[in-house]
Amino acid sequence: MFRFPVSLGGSRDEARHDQITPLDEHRVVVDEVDFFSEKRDRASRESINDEANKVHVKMENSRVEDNDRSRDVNIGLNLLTANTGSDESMVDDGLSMDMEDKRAKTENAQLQEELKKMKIENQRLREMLSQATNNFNSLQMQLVAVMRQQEQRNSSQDHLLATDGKADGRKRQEPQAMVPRQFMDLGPSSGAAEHDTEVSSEERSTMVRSGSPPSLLESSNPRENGKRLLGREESPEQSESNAWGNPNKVPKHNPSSSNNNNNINENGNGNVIDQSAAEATMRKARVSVRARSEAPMISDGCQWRKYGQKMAKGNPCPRAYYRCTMAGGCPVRKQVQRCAEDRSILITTYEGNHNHPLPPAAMAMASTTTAAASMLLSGSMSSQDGLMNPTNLLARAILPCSSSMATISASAPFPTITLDLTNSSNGTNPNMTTNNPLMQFAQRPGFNQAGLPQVVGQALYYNQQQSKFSGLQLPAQPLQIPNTSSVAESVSAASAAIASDPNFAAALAAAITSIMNGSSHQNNNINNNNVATSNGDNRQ
DNA sequence: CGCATTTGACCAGCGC
DNA sequence: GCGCTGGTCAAATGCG
Repeated sequence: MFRFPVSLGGSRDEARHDQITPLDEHRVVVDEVDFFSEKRDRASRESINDEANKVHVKMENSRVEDNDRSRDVNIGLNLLTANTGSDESMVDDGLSMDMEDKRAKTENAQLQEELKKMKIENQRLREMLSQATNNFNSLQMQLVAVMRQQEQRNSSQDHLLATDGKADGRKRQEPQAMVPRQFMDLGPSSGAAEHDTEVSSEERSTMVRSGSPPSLLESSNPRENGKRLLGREESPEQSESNAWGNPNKVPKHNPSSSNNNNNINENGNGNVIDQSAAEATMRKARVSVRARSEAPMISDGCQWRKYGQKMAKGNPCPRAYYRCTMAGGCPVRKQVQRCAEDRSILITTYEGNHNHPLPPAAMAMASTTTAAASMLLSGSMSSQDGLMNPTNLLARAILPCSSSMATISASAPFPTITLDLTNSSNGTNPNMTTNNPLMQFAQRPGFNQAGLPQVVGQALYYNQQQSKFSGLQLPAQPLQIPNTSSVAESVSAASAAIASDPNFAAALAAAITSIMNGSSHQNNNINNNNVATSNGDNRQ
């Protein structure tokens, strides 16, 4: 759907596939390759058969063979174009149209039709793969939750025993590392390879920086956001969304409704029920980012189109509605609104998952929101209290070193996680604004604030790789961030990183990594003064 | 002229 | 049933 043009003319498709390079090979579905080889074989056979019969057809097929030979030279040629009039005129110019010509053209048209069918089938398979991947991720998150609980028990036991400190540290380190990995797994779909605890630096770099296939980012249809959204969005774009997710309409804000009897009767399987509920939750899940910004809207690497603005009750500042326009039918939307209490705070709420490839900067953001939604999903799957519990997996997983900035709200119409990067509301620690590097970044004028969640995700991931991460696979300009325990130095290094690297996300990730590395032995207590446990006050 | 933004209207959910 | 509210649509408008 995104990697190859389904509806383009045959000649272009032919050219694309004939043009496959080693770099592109991983993007080509085997079926497609087989199809074309079969097609070529067919053409060859046809050539042989026709050769014995008609001279005319031989001429035409020989043209195909010539094209085959010249395939590697010039792929821009109009090969096997659809039955256009120009082709006819080229082939038949000055010649009488006999039956064999007609038959050959018919054959050609059939091949074109077959090609289209194959591509549609291929697309369908990809969608199925996306769903399977999403289910896999959900199960992963459940596993993380279980492991997390187990780790908690072990930690408490270890604490009581008060035995060897180093051994204790090791025991704690492993599960902590687990969570961030799972977190990042939700982004790139390299998926299976990431099960290994030993992942090479290059692989990690690819995982973080490469655009993730659309299959995973949009693996769960986020557009089942209640009846209303679907009711109003049966527009073309919605129909596109439906193509990659079955729009089973679910009642708005009705967690129990997903566990309705329909599912039970249909399958009689509790797991299926959970999954259904999870999917519904997933589609409703929102990720809200609070950050200081003077700009009217943050730039997060995606292209947005404003489609509405409303005055929200209780807030003099209007709320703007944006939808992603990087691809037709992308269901991702976001709301931007300034905080009523502090208008310097910009609240950006993301909803949905992208159904298209993203640039690296946007990809990281999308993976973060997807991960957050998945974790909300995980919480809802394991327990109804999962969403309500401020100490649940989500906050722990997203911010293992700082639960301060994650707020999980379950009483809102949609399960929402709020990443509070402002620190303005609590003010219990005035020094935090200057000591917290994230706050520093957030307060930088004009900085890409939407990058913060992705940075959180990346930083988490990097943090657990700290022993291997000194190289930090950054694009273009490798950043040498000193691994220091001094927060001040880290902030300084981070500022330098931002100034020197245009890729803000990567630079900030590097900076935070250095901070985390430096603070990891401080028992992850940099930001623990702002534990947000609101139930419902998510400013929606 | 095409695209993005603005803005009033419309619709659906929810509470009373 | 009615009003309020959030969210979206779509025509009008602005801009490059």
